[in-house]
Amino acid sequence: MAQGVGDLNLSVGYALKQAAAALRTAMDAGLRPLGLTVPQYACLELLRQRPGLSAAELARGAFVTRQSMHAVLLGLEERGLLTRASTATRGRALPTELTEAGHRVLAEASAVVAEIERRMIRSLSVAEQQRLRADLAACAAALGDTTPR
Amino acid sequence: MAQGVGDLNLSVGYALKQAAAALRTAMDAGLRPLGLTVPQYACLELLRQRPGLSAAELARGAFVTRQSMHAVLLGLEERGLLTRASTATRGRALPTELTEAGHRVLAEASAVVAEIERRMIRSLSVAEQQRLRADLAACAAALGDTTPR
DNA sequence: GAGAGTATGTCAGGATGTTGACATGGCGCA
DNA sequence: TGCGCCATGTCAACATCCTGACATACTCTC
Repeated sequence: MAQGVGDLNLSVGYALKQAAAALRTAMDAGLRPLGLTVPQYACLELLRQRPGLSAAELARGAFVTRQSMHAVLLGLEERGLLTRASTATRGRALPTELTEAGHRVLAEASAVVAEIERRMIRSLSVAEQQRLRADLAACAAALGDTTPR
Repeated sequence: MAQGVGDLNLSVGYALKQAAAALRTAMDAGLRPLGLTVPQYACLELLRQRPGLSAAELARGAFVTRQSMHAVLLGLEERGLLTRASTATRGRALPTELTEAGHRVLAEASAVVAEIERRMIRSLSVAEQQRLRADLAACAAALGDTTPR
C-alpha cells in the first residue's frame, strides 16, 4: 500500500501552496487601488510581451479557462485598455493588443507587482533565485504543466 | 521610477504560479474520482494531523476564508466524514474531528496526493527538495504569509 | 467590574470561475 | 474532394469563493 502525505510542514506541495497564496494575496492587495484583479493584470502583462495573442493563448498563459479570459477581455476592452480585432486573420483567433491607456495602466501595475516580487525573494541571492525558478519550472513540467480545460 | 516586471520567463513569481497551477490541476483530477475537492482534502488532512482544530484555524491552514471553510465543513459533516462539537469548550471555537469513515476516505486521498507530489519532485534530490521547501517557506514569510481575510 | 479590542461562527449577497455545449474555421489524411 | 479531428470564440447554467455584516465570547487594560 502506498504511503500517504506525511507531515504537512515537510511537504513541498504544501509549501508551494503557501507561497502561491501569499503572493496572490499580496498582488490582490497591491493591484486593488489600481482597479485591477490578478487575472486582469496577467492579461495585460502577457499582451505587453507578446502583442497579438488570442484569447485562448492568453487563457493558457494566465492559468485560467478560455471562458474566464473571455470575460476578462470584455471588461478590459470596455475600459479602453485593449483592442480586439473584429475579424480573424488566421483561423478563428482574434488578435488582441494594448491601447495607449492600457500601456499606462500596466506600467503602474507592473511596478507594484515587481516590488512585491522583489520583497518576496529579497532574502535569496541571484543564483538562488535562478535555481528556485528552475526548480519550480521543473516541478510544473513534471506534472504536465496543464492549464484548466 | 521603479522598473516593471521583466520577461515573465525570468520571473520567480510566474514560475511559482505555474507550478502551483499545475499542482492544483493534478490534485483536482486525482481527487475527483474520490468525490473530493482540493479544499475538502486539505481540511481532512489538517484534521488528521491536528485533531480538534476549529473552522477558523482550518481556514488559515487551507488558505481559504472562514466562510468557505464553513461550507466545506457542512458538506463533509453531512457525508459523515467528520464530527463537530455542538458546544464550544473554549471561546466560540467548535472543535472538529475525523470519523472512522473520514479516516478511510482520507487514506485513499492521501495516497493519491502523495503520488502526485512524488511525481512533481522526482527530478530533485532529497537535499534539493528540502532546499526548495525552505526557499518557498522563506518567500511566504517575506510576504507576510497571509491568508484571505 | 466595565470597556475596547480581538477571534470565532454564521448568514446574505454578489463577483468570479468553471463545466458543458455548440458553431465556426483550419489541418491532415484517405 | 470529403471526412474526421482539433482549436477557437461564445453562450448559458452551475458551483465556488469572497466581501460585508452581525452576534457572541474571550482577553486585556484601566
